Amino acid sequence: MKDIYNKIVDCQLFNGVSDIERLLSNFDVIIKKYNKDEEIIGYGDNVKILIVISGSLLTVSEDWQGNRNVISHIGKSGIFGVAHVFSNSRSTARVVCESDAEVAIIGIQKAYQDFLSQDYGKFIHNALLIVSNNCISFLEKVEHLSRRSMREKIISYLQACRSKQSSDEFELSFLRQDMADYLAVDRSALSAELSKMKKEGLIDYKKSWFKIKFNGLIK
Amino acid sequence: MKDIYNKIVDCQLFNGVSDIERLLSNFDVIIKKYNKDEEIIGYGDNVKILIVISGSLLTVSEDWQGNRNVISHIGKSGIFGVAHVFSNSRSTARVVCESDAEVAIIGIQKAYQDFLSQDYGKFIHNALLIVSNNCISFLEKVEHLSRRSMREKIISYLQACRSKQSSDEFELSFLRQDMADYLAVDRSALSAELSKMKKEGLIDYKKSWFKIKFNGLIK
DNA sequence: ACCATTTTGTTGTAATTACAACGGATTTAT
DNA sequence: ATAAATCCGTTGTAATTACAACAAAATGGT
Repeated sequence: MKDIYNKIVDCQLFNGVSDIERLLSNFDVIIKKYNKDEEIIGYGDNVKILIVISGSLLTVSEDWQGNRNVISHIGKSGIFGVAHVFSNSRSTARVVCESDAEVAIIGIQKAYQDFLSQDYGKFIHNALLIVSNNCISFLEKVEHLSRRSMREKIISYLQACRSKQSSDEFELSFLRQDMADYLAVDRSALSAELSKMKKEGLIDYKKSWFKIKFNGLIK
Repeated sequence: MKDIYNKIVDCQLFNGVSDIERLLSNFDVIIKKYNKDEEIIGYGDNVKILIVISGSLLTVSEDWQGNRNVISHIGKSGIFGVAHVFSNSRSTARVVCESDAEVAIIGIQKAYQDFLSQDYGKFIHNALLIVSNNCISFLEKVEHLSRRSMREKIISYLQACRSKQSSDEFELSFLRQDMADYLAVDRSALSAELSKMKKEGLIDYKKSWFKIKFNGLIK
């Protein structure tokens, strides 16, 4: 128990909670190790809150033709599932390991009786902040996906990266295929368009390093 | 004040709150009437929580070419802005009136001192449920938008409608142009594809009434 | 250093979609 | 009821993107 505590104490979910161990004792918590590409949550599964202790995860879905949609990337200390738990939704996507990973799986069902304790209140408040941020990043993805051309999608995405990193240069957390699947375009077409944009002097890049060379609106 | 109370007491945000008036006294609340097409929140605006008393709203964004992206539809009793408020984000979209509308605008900033009162706890908990549901519907929109063809987008969208209404027949809350902007496709192309799908016997529709005639996966 | 594997870029072609322009249908206002 | 305005469907053409197939580059393991 002490062990579990140490592994997840840093998570935003427990900010300001004075007695984390007591709070955790109201939850079902297990720590589990997964291998690269292993599935943690599948289509239609009941969702529990996941906290990434090491490694990273991807939430993805595939259509019947095999096209993959990368919904989000969850890095170290990242959290998945809060929205699902509190909206009582099953998963419409899969959560898979991008690399070997260690994950804390938290079931909060049995905690509802303890509802009004101060710590539970903080927990709920933290959860609210997390889901809200989550919500905003989905809005951001919606923004990219609703662009009417591939170039617009790319620009929208790169601008978001720039504003997150507050710099014109940054490393993406995506490889090309992942980036293509995130933007819902064909990988080779993405490569072609990126290279065209490089030729036109709009951007520079090498692998996952990118540099934006335009300012506001383009073309 | 009593007046304001009566207009928004039914909102999910106040479920289980024993003394709503006292809670509201910690907030800044105003009620405002808007005309069709009027803008309530603009790009980059600071966001307050909106509760729709009458009429309906759309959240939209436009790209520099004038393409409109309909992000979500907010009907009577609908709520906007909770995620923005708690994630401390400014708006990247506009909120406009789909029809004449009456809206409660709630600023919660000054309530933070009252943080641990029971009612505030319930309020936060309600907010969490709302944002979580919100989050799931954005995930749903992401799911539609990431389909690789227009037909797939349409099918994904109609299936979501079916499952929300638990019926193969339903009325959309969107006109064609709105539906096209929600799915990020051209309106006339959408009309053409819908009519092709009708010819193929996959669906039937007339204006905003739709009937799904397929079961699982198509073609 | 070498091979196997993975990742990325290139190109031509086929398929899809945007776009423009128009006509018909439906709704609203007077 | 009629005109005006809005909404919806149709069609042909131009532009974009997917797709397949392959080449080049980078990476990892031995």
